[in-house]
Amino acid sequence: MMTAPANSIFHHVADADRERILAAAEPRVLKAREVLAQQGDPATTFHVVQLGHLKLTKVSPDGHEIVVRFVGPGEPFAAVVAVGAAAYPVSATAVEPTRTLGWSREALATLLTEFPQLRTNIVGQIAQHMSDALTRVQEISTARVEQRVARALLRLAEHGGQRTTAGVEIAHPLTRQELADLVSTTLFTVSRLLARWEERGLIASRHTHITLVKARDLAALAETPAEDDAH
Amino acid sequence: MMTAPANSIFHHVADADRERILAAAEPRVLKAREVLAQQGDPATTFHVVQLGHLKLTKVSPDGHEIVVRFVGPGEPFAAVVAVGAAAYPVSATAVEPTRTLGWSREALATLLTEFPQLRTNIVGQIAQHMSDALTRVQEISTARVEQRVARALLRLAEHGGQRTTAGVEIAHPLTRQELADLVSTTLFTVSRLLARWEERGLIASRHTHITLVKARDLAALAETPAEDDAH
DNA sequence: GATGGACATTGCTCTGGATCAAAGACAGGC
DNA sequence: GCCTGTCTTTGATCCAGAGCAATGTCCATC
Repeated sequence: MMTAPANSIFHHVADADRERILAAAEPRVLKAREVLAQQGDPATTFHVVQLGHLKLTKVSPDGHEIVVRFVGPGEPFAAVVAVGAAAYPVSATAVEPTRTLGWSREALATLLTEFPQLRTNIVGQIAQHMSDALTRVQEISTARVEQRVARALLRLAEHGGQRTTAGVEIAHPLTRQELADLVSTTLFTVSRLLARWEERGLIASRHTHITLVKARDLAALAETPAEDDAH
Repeated sequence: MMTAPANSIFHHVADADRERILAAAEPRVLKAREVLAQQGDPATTFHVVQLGHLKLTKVSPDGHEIVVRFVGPGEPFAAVVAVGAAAYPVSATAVEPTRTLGWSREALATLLTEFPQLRTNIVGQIAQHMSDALTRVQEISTARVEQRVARALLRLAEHGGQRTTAGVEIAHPLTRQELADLVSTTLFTVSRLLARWEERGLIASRHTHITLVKARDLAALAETPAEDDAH
């Protein structure tokens, strides 16, 4: 028997109970680029990713898009369904072939009553995301683009990144544009930064895949308030 | 009997129950500038403002401060205590003489069991704040400073602003610096914008008090993606 | 193994707003 | 009613990074 980690919705839920919960779900398969839920639509279903990754985005009335975060295996999407939200606050799109499990609002309500710990965990997730969002506001306001990109890469790598011989590879495809939308900058600026870092051997990238080679040096960049350049 | 509004923690709580809940609180009086809670400190107490206003701030390791929001009469602070957070995620400072009610973590836990609707309301608040924070990221990333300042003023005015003969006055003292920290810009830029708007008669300001005179025109500015200037 | 669409690069230009400096105005405590 | 600390204004300078344009590369698929 294995205990679920503290950030899992199954933290402190007995294996047998977890099985019962999982058994009640509707599986679903998404192709890359397929949309699971649209921001503003009635929030009918709570989801957990089994395999692959979702990208959560939010668009403003004037069409600007930001990336909220990526959701990987074992992680929930639309936790707000558990607290009665009427509409999805963000859109969810598969960035690669993805399998999810879904629970209707009603099915979830039943499970929450039966397994109070599940509610505690989901509410904890929401609180965590609120805190994360504030941290992000903090960063956008005070850190320079270079630092923000470096931090984003480090976070993505920690978030389920694959150790390879070259370093740590980010677990899902990631375009320059998406990375830009994640740290509030432009595709161009990201492209230039990554090119420079690749030259210096800090990272390696092939098409939409990025590997952190010298995470240490990147972490140093992430902290440096301003600096050099040289030759 | 009066029903509490949907965004109140007493929404759908019977008057008698509300009285019982309020009776269990510890009142506290704060002078202007007094600190109620410090970011990072153990989150021991859940608070509701009775009178006056708190300013919630978050400082980064390198000392940059952002204003998260202002909390006025009837509104809670440290809702995360209800979901078990260990530390306050932000600091709370009185911006004017303020009276609050406080419940210890344990007292709150008891009340939450007895009045489940209270938990529902508090959790709803947290979800709302998460959504607000995302909207803010959105805005910082896509709207220009002028629009952000205009929107912030409109929101602050709606948030308990006083109708006066001149217009709508923001309910609490507000420095240029605080407004800047609220929309991620500098004191200087805010000062210049307000000076221009005051000249045009959109707002009136005396020391730390701001009145929106032509909210309509301000709302127009808040939407305009870019534009004019003229003579 | 060619074709179309998605993704990436790189040079050039321009500007919103940050930064710095210096001085003025207000309010509340003594 | 003065004095000290807090808040505000205004001018001058500068630059990180946005915006644009043009071109190159990858890869899925048929």
